[in-house]
Amino acid sequence: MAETNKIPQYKKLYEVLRRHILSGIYEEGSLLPSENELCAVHHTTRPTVRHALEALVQDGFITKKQGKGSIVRKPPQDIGILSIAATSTAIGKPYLRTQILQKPQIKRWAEPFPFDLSEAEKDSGCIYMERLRFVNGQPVFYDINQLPNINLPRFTSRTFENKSLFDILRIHYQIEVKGGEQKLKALKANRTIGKLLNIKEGDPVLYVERKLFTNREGFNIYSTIYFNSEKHAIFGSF
Amino acid sequence: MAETNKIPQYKKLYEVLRRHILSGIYEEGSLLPSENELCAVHHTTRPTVRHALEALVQDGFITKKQGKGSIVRKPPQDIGILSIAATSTAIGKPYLRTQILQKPQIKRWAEPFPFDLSEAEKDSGCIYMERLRFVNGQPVFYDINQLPNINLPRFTSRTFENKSLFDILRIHYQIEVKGGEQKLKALKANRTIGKLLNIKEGDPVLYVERKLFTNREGFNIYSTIYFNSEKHAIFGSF
DNA sequence: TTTTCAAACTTGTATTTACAAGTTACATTC
DNA sequence: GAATGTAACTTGTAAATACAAGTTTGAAAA
Repeated sequence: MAETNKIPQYKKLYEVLRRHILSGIYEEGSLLPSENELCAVHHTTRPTVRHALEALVQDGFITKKQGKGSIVRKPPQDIGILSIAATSTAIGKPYLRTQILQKPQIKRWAEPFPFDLSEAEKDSGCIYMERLRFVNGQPVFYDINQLPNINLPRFTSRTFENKSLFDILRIHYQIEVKGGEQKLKALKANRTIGKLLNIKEGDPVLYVERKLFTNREGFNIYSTIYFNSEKHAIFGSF
Repeated sequence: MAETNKIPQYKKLYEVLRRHILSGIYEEGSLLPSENELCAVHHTTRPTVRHALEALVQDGFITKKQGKGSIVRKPPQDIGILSIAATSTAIGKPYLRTQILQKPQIKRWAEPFPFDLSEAEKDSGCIYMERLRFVNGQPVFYDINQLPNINLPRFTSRTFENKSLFDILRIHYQIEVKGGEQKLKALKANRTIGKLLNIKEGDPVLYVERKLFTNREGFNIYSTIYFNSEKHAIFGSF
C-alpha cells in the first residue's frame, strides 16, 4: 500500500464522483449509489464517503434527502456566481462570443485600486486584460481582469478567445478559485461604456468589482465588470 | 434527560458559538477555544464539535488553520450574499435601521410572479412583507419578501423591527436557507421607487429577484429588492 | 547569543460502531 | 380493491479511538 499520494481518500472520492457526474455517467435527477454501496466499492467507511458527498453538496453537484438518497444536480457553471440569463425568454445556451479588447500584458496596477493589495502583489506588477462579450451579436459584458504577475510562465502568450480565463489558470497553473468578494452597483453609463455596450449615455449599467481568492496563498484575481442589463440579467445560483 | 428538543447537538453548539461571535465575546482575529476544549466544555466529542465548526466555516464566521486553531472572522451580515458596504469610506458597522412598510400579512401571490411556484405554494397563499432599510438615515434598500404560508404558527404576529427575517425562521421554525438563485439588473427608478429611495426618477437602481431554497421541501423564500447604489454598494462574499 | 530540536500543543484524516429518522415497497388485513 | 402496517432500505446524528500533519514553545546545544 505505497501508492497513496498524500491526497486524502475523501478528496479522491470527490474527484471521482465529480468526474462521473460531469461526464454524464450519473444523469441529472438520478440517484447516486447509496453511501453503503460507495463504501463497498471504494473500500472505505461511511464517514469518509459522507465527507466526500458533503463536498459535492457544497459545490452544488448533488442534493441529499434523508431516506431517499443523493440526487444528482445540474452541474453548476463556473465558480463565482456570474452567468448570463435572458430576462424575457429563456435562451437555452446563449450564444456568447468573446472579443479580446486588450490582450494580456504586464502593467502596473490601476490607481486607485478598489481592493487592498498585498506587498507581494504590488511588487510583482499585474497582468491586465480587457474583454467584451456578446450575446446574440449584442455587447452585454465588458470586463477588466487584473492578476498578479507571479510565476505564470508563458501566460501573456496564450490564446484566450474561446477559453475561459479560469480554465486556463486551473489546467495550466493549477490555480483554482476558492471564494471571493464583490461589490455591486447600478451606475449611469458614461460615454465610453455607452459606446462599448451600445447603449445611450446615462442609461443604467450594472457595475461589479470582484476579488477572487485562489488556492495559491496571496494570489487573487481582480475584475471590474460593466453589464448591459437592458435585455439580459446577471444570473447566479448559490 | 428529557429536555433535548430534537435539535441536534452540533446545531445547538453552532448557535451558541455564532451568538458568542456576533455578540463580541470572541473578538475578530482571535482564536476560538480548541476543539478539545469545546468538547470538554459542552460535554460532547470532537466529531460533533467539528461538525459545528464546519458549519461556522461554511457561513463565514471562522476560518481554520491546521496546527493553529479556529480564527474568528468579521461576522458576515445577513445570509446569502447581500449585505451593504459603503463605497467611499468604510463604515465600521453601518447604522442600519429597518422600517416595516407592510407587516407580514397573508395574501395571494403577486401576479405575474417572476419564478415558478409549486402547486403546494400556490394553494397555501403567501406571507407578504415590505421593508425599507436606512443607512445613516438615508433609504437604500427596499425589499418585498414573499414566503409560502405553510406551518408557520404565530408568524404574522412576530416582531421584525430589529431582527432578521432569516434569524426568526432559523431559530423559531428551524428553517434554514440552503441555496438559491437570483437575477440582477440595473434599472431606471420609476416614480414610486424614486420616492421610496429618495432619488430622482430615472436614476439607476440595482434590482434583484431572488429565490431561496430551504431545508424544508418545497418551502422557498422569494424576494424582490430595489437598491439605491448612489452612495453604497451591495457587498457579497462567497 | 543564536541555532537546533524535541515536546506539546493545534487541526486533519480515518475507522468502527450504534441508533434515529425519513422513504419505499410489499404483505397483511379490512 | 383500499387501507394499514411492517420490513428493508435510505441518510442523519453521535460516540470512542487512533494516528498524521502543521504550529508554537522552550530547553538544550552550538
